[in-house]
Amino acid sequence: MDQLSAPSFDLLAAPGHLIRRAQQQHQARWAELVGSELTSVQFAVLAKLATDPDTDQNTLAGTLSIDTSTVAEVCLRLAGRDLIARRRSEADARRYRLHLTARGRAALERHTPAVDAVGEALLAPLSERERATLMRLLRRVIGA
Amino acid sequence: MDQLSAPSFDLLAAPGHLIRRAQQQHQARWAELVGSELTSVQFAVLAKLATDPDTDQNTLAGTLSIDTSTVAEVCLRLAGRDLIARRRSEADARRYRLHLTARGRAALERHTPAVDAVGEALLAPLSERERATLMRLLRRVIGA
DNA sequence: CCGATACTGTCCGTACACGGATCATCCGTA
DNA sequence: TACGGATGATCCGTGTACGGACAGTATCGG
Repeated sequence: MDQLSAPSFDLLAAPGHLIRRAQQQHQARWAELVGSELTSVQFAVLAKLATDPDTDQNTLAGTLSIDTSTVAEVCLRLAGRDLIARRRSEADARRYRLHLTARGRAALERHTPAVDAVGEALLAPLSERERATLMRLLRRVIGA
Repeated sequence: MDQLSAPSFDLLAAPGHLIRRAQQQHQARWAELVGSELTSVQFAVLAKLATDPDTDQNTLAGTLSIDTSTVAEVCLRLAGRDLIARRRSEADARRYRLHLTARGRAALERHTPAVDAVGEALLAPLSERERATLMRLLRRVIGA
Protein backbone atom coordinates (compact mmCIF):
# COMPACT_ATOMS: atom_id res chain seq x y z
CA MET A 1 0.00 0.00 0.00
CA ASP A 2 1.48 3.26 -1.27
CA GLN A 3 5.03 2.49 -0.32
CA LEU A 4 6.57 4.89 -2.83
CA SER A 5 6.39 8.69 -2.93
CA ALA A 6 4.53 10.43 -0.13
CA PRO A 7 0.73 10.64 -0.39
CA SER A 8 1.12 14.23 -1.60
CA PHE A 9 -2.53 15.04 -0.87
CA ASP A 10 -3.78 16.24 -4.22
CA LEU A 11 -5.32 19.63 -3.58
CA LEU A 12 -7.29 19.55 -6.82
CA ALA A 13 -9.09 16.49 -5.48
CA ALA A 14 -10.12 18.26 -2.27
CA PRO A 15 -13.53 19.94 -2.49
CA GLY A 16 -12.60 22.41 0.21
CA HIS A 17 -9.62 23.62 -1.74
CA LEU A 18 -11.59 24.07 -4.95
CA ILE A 19 -14.29 25.98 -3.15
CA ARG A 20 -11.77 28.27 -1.53
CA ARG A 21 -10.15 28.91 -4.90
CA ALA A 22 -13.54 29.61 -6.45
CA GLN A 23 -14.23 32.20 -3.80
CA GLN A 24 -10.89 33.80 -4.55
CA GLN A 25 -11.85 34.01 -8.19
CA HIS A 26 -15.10 35.59 -7.18
CA GLN A 27 -13.43 38.16 -5.02
CA ALA A 28 -10.92 39.01 -7.74
CA ARG A 29 -13.71 39.54 -10.25
CA TRP A 30 -15.59 41.60 -7.70
CA ALA A 31 -12.66 43.88 -7.10
CA GLU A 32 -12.22 44.25 -10.84
CA LEU A 33 -15.83 44.88 -11.84
CA VAL A 34 -17.49 46.33 -8.73
CA GLY A 35 -14.56 47.98 -6.98
CA SER A 36 -13.91 48.55 -3.32
CA GLU A 37 -16.83 50.74 -2.32
CA LEU A 38 -18.94 47.71 -1.42
CA THR A 39 -17.93 44.19 -0.49
CA SER A 40 -20.11 41.31 -1.63
CA VAL A 41 -21.43 40.85 1.89
CA GLN A 42 -22.26 44.52 2.22
CA PHE A 43 -24.04 44.39 -1.13
CA ALA A 44 -26.06 41.40 0.00
CA VAL A 45 -27.16 43.26 3.11
CA LEU A 46 -28.23 46.30 1.11
CA ALA A 47 -30.07 44.13 -1.41
CA LYS A 48 -31.92 42.30 1.31
CA LEU A 49 -32.94 45.52 3.04
CA ALA A 50 -34.15 46.97 -0.26
CA THR A 51 -36.59 44.09 -0.53
CA ASP A 52 -37.43 43.65 3.15
CA PRO A 53 -37.03 46.88 5.11
CA ASP A 54 -37.09 46.89 8.90
CA THR A 55 -35.50 43.46 9.11
CA ASP A 56 -33.58 42.89 12.35
CA GLN A 57 -29.99 41.70 12.45
CA ASN A 58 -30.88 38.20 13.50
CA THR A 59 -33.23 37.44 10.62
CA LEU A 60 -30.77 39.16 8.33
CA ALA A 61 -28.10 36.79 9.55
CA GLY A 62 -30.47 33.89 8.98
CA THR A 63 -31.53 34.70 5.43
CA LEU A 64 -28.04 35.70 4.30
CA SER A 65 -26.49 32.83 6.23
CA ILE A 66 -23.96 35.01 7.99
CA ASP A 67 -22.93 34.80 11.61
CA THR A 68 -24.70 37.28 13.88
CA SER A 69 -21.37 38.66 15.06
CA THR A 70 -20.38 39.36 11.49
CA VAL A 71 -23.73 40.92 10.66
CA ALA A 72 -23.28 43.25 13.61
CA GLU A 73 -19.89 44.35 12.33
CA VAL A 74 -21.07 44.78 8.77
CA CYS A 75 -24.15 46.75 9.82
CA LEU A 76 -22.08 48.97 12.06
CA ARG A 77 -19.79 49.77 9.16
CA LEU A 78 -22.70 50.41 6.80
CA ALA A 79 -24.41 52.61 9.36
CA GLY A 80 -21.18 54.50 9.93
CA ARG A 81 -21.07 55.27 6.23
CA ASP A 82 -24.72 56.27 6.28
CA LEU A 83 -25.79 53.53 3.88
CA ILE A 84 -28.25 52.01 6.34
CA ALA A 85 -29.96 53.29 9.50
CA ARG A 86 -30.67 51.40 12.71
CA ARG A 87 -33.61 52.20 14.98
CA ARG A 88 -34.65 50.34 18.07
CA SER A 89 -37.94 48.57 17.59
CA GLU A 90 -40.70 49.99 19.80
CA ALA A 91 -42.33 46.60 20.02
CA ASP A 92 -39.15 44.81 21.12
CA ALA A 93 -36.43 46.93 22.63
CA ARG A 94 -33.79 44.29 21.91
CA ARG A 95 -34.20 44.58 18.17
CA TYR A 96 -32.78 46.98 15.68
CA ARG A 97 -34.96 47.73 12.71
CA LEU A 98 -32.64 48.19 9.75
CA HIS A 99 -33.48 50.08 6.59
CA LEU A 100 -31.70 51.62 3.64
CA THR A 101 -30.86 55.31 3.53
CA ALA A 102 -31.05 57.25 0.29
CA ARG A 103 -27.29 56.88 -0.06
CA GLY A 104 -27.59 53.16 0.54
CA ARG A 105 -30.25 52.75 -2.10
CA ALA A 106 -28.20 54.77 -4.56
CA ALA A 107 -25.10 52.66 -3.92
CA LEU A 108 -27.13 49.49 -4.35
CA GLU A 109 -28.58 50.58 -7.67
CA ARG A 110 -25.29 51.98 -8.91
CA HIS A 111 -23.46 48.69 -8.41
CA THR A 112 -26.13 46.17 -9.33
CA PRO A 113 -25.15 45.84 -13.03
CA ALA A 114 -21.52 45.23 -12.10
CA VAL A 115 -22.57 42.61 -9.55
CA ASP A 116 -24.49 40.74 -12.23
CA ALA A 117 -21.40 40.97 -14.41
CA VAL A 118 -19.30 39.35 -11.67
CA GLY A 119 -21.53 36.30 -11.69
CA GLU A 120 -21.26 36.00 -15.43
CA ALA A 121 -17.51 36.53 -15.48
CA LEU A 122 -17.08 33.85 -12.86
CA LEU A 123 -19.02 31.31 -14.89
CA ALA A 124 -17.60 32.47 -18.21
CA PRO A 125 -15.46 29.32 -18.72
CA LEU A 126 -18.63 27.20 -18.69
CA SER A 127 -21.35 26.67 -21.23
CA GLU A 128 -24.92 27.70 -20.46
CA ARG A 129 -25.79 24.13 -19.62
CA GLU A 130 -22.75 23.67 -17.40
CA ARG A 131 -23.50 26.85 -15.50
CA ALA A 132 -26.96 25.59 -14.66
CA THR A 133 -25.48 22.26 -13.58
CA LEU A 134 -22.89 23.88 -11.34
CA MET A 135 -25.45 26.11 -9.67
CA ARG A 136 -27.81 23.19 -9.15
CA LEU A 137 -25.10 20.99 -7.62
CA LEU A 138 -23.91 23.78 -5.34
CA ARG A 139 -27.46 24.33 -4.12
CA ARG A 140 -27.67 20.64 -3.34
CA VAL A 141 -24.39 20.74 -1.43
CA ILE A 142 -25.48 23.62 0.76
CA GLY A 143 -28.86 22.02 1.26
CA ALA A 144 -30.95 24.81 -0.25
CA MET B 1 -39.97 47.52 -16.95
CA ASP B 2 -40.25 45.74 -13.60
CA GLN B 3 -42.86 48.04 -12.15
CA LEU B 4 -44.10 45.58 -9.55
CA SER B 5 -42.28 44.16 -6.52
CA ALA B 6 -38.64 45.11 -6.09
CA PRO B 7 -36.00 43.07 -8.01
CA SER B 8 -35.28 41.16 -4.80
CA PHE B 9 -31.90 39.91 -6.07
CA ASP B 10 -32.25 36.16 -5.75
CA LEU B 11 -29.27 35.02 -3.71
CA LEU B 12 -29.64 31.43 -4.87
CA ALA B 13 -29.02 32.67 -8.40
CA ALA B 14 -25.77 34.39 -7.44
CA PRO B 15 -22.68 32.19 -7.85
CA GLY B 16 -20.78 34.16 -5.25
CA HIS B 17 -23.41 33.50 -2.64
CA LEU B 18 -23.54 29.77 -3.35
CA ILE B 19 -19.79 29.52 -3.17
CA ARG B 20 -19.69 31.35 0.13
CA ARG B 21 -22.36 29.05 1.51
CA ALA B 22 -20.47 26.01 0.27
CA GLN B 23 -17.39 27.18 2.09
CA GLN B 24 -19.44 27.58 5.24
CA GLN B 25 -20.62 24.00 4.88
CA HIS B 26 -17.05 22.93 4.46
CA GLN B 27 -15.92 24.75 7.56
CA ALA B 28 -18.79 23.34 9.59
CA ARG B 29 -17.90 19.80 8.53
CA TRP B 30 -14.26 20.50 9.26
CA ALA B 31 -15.00 21.66 12.78
CA GLU B 32 -17.16 18.61 13.30
CA LEU B 33 -14.84 15.96 11.88
CA VAL B 34 -11.34 17.39 12.23
CA GLY B 35 -11.72 19.71 15.20
CA SER B 36 -9.97 22.91 16.07
CA GLU B 37 -6.36 21.79 16.33
CA LEU B 38 -5.74 22.50 12.66
CA THR B 39 -7.55 24.76 10.24
CA SER B 40 -7.90 23.68 6.65
CA VAL B 41 -5.28 26.18 5.56
CA GLN B 42 -2.84 25.01 8.20
CA PHE B 43 -3.44 21.42 7.14
CA ALA B 44 -2.75 22.34 3.53
CA VAL B 45 0.55 23.91 4.53
CA LEU B 46 1.60 20.85 6.50
CA ALA B 47 0.56 18.53 3.68
CA LYS B 48 2.53 20.52 1.15
CA LEU B 49 5.64 20.56 3.33
CA ALA B 50 5.37 16.82 3.88
CA THR B 51 5.67 16.32 0.13
CA ASP B 52 8.05 19.18 -0.67
CA PRO B 53 10.29 20.06 2.28
CA ASP B 54 12.37 23.23 2.27
CA THR B 55 9.81 25.13 0.24
CA ASP B 56 9.94 28.88 0.80
CA GLN B 57 6.90 30.95 1.73
CA ASN B 58 6.52 32.46 -1.71
CA THR B 59 6.29 29.19 -3.61
CA LEU B 60 4.08 27.87 -0.83
CA ALA B 61 1.76 30.81 -1.41
CA GLY B 62 1.84 30.10 -5.12
CA THR B 63 1.04 26.40 -5.01
CA LEU B 64 -1.61 26.73 -2.32
CA SER B 65 -2.96 29.91 -3.90
CA ILE B 66 -2.81 31.91 -0.70
CA ASP B 67 -1.67 35.49 -0.31
CA THR B 68 1.94 35.85 0.84
CA SER B 69 0.85 37.95 3.81
CA THR B 70 -1.50 35.20 4.90
CA VAL B 71 1.13 32.52 4.41
CA ALA B 72 3.46 34.50 6.63
CA GLU B 73 0.86 34.64 9.40
CA VAL B 74 -0.03 30.97 9.08
CA CYS B 75 3.61 29.89 9.10
CA LEU B 76 4.32 32.07 12.10
CA ARG B 77 1.51 30.42 14.01
CA LEU B 78 2.57 26.94 12.94
CA ALA B 79 6.18 27.68 13.88
CA GLY B 80 5.03 29.07 17.22
CA ARG B 81 3.31 25.77 17.92
CA ASP B 82 6.39 23.88 16.80
CA LEU B 83 4.62 22.17 13.90
CA ILE B 84 7.01 23.58 11.32
CA ALA B 85 10.51 25.08 11.48
CA ARG B 86 11.91 28.01 9.51
CA ARG B 87 15.57 28.35 8.63
CA ARG B 88 17.16 31.03 6.50
CA SER B 89 18.43 29.65 3.25
CA GLU B 90 22.22 29.83 2.98
CA ALA B 91 21.98 30.27 -0.77
CA ASP B 92 19.50 33.16 -0.59
CA ALA B 93 19.31 35.08 2.66
CA ARG B 94 15.86 36.41 1.80
CA ARG B 95 14.29 32.99 1.86
CA TYR B 96 13.04 30.85 4.66
CA ARG B 97 13.31 27.13 4.13
CA LEU B 98 10.26 25.57 5.75
CA HIS B 99 9.99 21.98 6.89
CA LEU B 100 7.84 19.85 9.14
CA THR B 101 8.84 19.06 12.69
CA ALA B 102 8.11 15.66 14.22
CA ARG B 103 5.09 17.17 15.93
CA GLY B 104 3.94 18.63 12.64
CA ARG B 105 4.22 15.33 10.83
CA ALA B 106 2.34 13.60 13.63
CA ALA B 107 -0.47 16.15 13.52
CA LEU B 108 -0.69 15.81 9.76
CA GLU B 109 -0.96 12.05 9.88
CA ARG B 110 -3.34 12.07 12.82
CA HIS B 111 -5.84 14.29 11.03
CA THR B 112 -5.56 13.04 7.45
CA PRO B 113 -8.40 10.47 7.68
CA ALA B 114 -10.77 13.06 9.11
CA VAL B 115 -9.83 15.51 6.37
CA ASP B 116 -10.74 12.94 3.75
CA ALA B 117 -14.02 12.42 5.57
CA VAL B 118 -14.75 16.15 5.36
CA GLY B 119 -14.55 16.03 1.60
CA GLU B 120 -16.89 13.07 1.45
CA ALA B 121 -19.35 14.57 3.91
CA LEU B 122 -19.45 17.76 1.89
CA LEU B 123 -20.31 15.91 -1.29
CA ALA B 124 -22.58 13.42 0.43
CA PRO B 125 -25.80 14.86 -1.08
CA LEU B 126 -24.47 14.09 -4.57
CA SER B 127 -24.15 10.87 -6.51
CA GLU B 128 -20.74 9.62 -7.54
CA ARG B 129 -21.25 11.00 -11.01
CA GLU B 130 -22.43 14.37 -9.75
CA ARG B 131 -19.45 14.68 -7.47
CA ALA B 132 -17.10 14.21 -10.37
CA THR B 133 -19.06 16.76 -12.39
CA LEU B 134 -18.99 19.35 -9.61
CA MET B 135 -15.27 18.94 -9.10
CA ARG B 136 -14.62 19.19 -12.82
CA LEU B 137 -16.70 22.34 -13.22
CA LEU B 138 -15.08 23.98 -10.21
CA ARG B 139 -11.65 23.24 -11.64
CA ARG B 140 -12.74 24.91 -14.88
CA VAL B 141 -14.01 27.95 -13.01
CA ILE B 142 -10.76 28.45 -11.15
CA GLY B 143 -8.79 27.85 -14.31
CA ALA B 144 -6.87 24.80 -13.08
C1' DC C 1 32.08 47.45 -9.27
C1' DC C 2 27.76 49.91 -9.15
C1' DG C 3 23.26 51.25 -10.01
C1' DA C 4 18.66 49.81 -11.63
C1' DT C 5 15.61 46.23 -11.09
C1' DA C 6 13.36 42.35 -9.29
C1' DC C 7 12.27 39.51 -5.58
C1' DT C 8 11.33 37.68 -0.38
C1' DG C 9 9.35 38.53 3.61
C1' DT C 10 7.26 41.86 6.97
C1' DC C 11 4.03 45.24 8.63
C1' DC C 12 -0.25 47.89 8.66
C1' DG C 13 -5.00 48.53 7.76
C1' DT C 14 -9.44 46.68 6.50
C1' DA C 15 -12.93 43.16 6.26
C1' DC C 16 -15.08 38.79 6.83
C1' DA C 17 -16.06 34.60 9.82
C1' DC C 18 -17.23 32.04 13.86
C1' DG C 19 -17.51 30.28 18.80
C1' DG C 20 -18.35 31.54 23.49
C1' DA C 21 -19.49 34.67 27.13
C1' DT C 22 -22.34 38.48 28.59
C1' DC C 23 -26.19 41.64 29.07
C1' DA C 24 -30.78 43.38 28.38
C1' DT C 25 -35.16 42.29 27.17
C1' DC C 26 -39.11 39.47 26.32
C1' DC C 27 -42.42 35.89 27.33
C1' DG C 28 -44.77 31.77 29.07
C1' DT C 29 -46.12 29.75 33.09
C1' DA C 30 -46.70 28.64 37.72
C1' DT D 1 -46.86 38.76 39.27
C1' DA D 2 -42.60 36.84 39.68
C1' DC D 3 -39.31 33.86 37.81
C1' DG D 4 -36.85 31.00 34.55
C1' DG D 5 -35.89 30.17 29.95
C1' DA D 6 -35.52 31.97 25.31
C1' DT D 7 -33.94 35.62 22.36
C1' DG D 8 -31.42 39.90 20.15
C1' DA D 9 -27.32 42.16 20.17
C1' DT D 10 -22.66 42.91 21.76
C1' DC D 11 -17.88 41.87 22.99
C1' DC D 12 -13.66 39.19 22.93
C1' DG D 13 -10.43 36.13 20.92
C1' DT D 14 -8.66 33.63 16.97
C1' DG D 15 -7.92 32.89 12.17
C1' DT D 16 -8.14 33.70 7.37
C1' DA D 17 -7.71 37.04 3.33
C1' DC D 18 -5.76 40.74 0.61
C1' DG D 19 -3.75 45.29 -0.94
C1' DG D 20 -0.08 48.55 -0.33
C1' DA D 21 4.10 50.18 1.63
C1' DC D 22 8.49 48.87 3.16
C1' DA D 23 13.40 46.83 4.13
C1' DG D 24 16.76 43.73 3.03
C1' DT D 25 18.77 40.85 -0.49
C1' DA D 26 19.92 39.16 -5.07
C1' DT D 27 20.98 39.83 -9.83
C1' DC D 28 21.79 41.70 -14.17
C1' DG D 29 23.61 45.32 -17.24
C1' DG D 30 26.92 48.61 -18.09
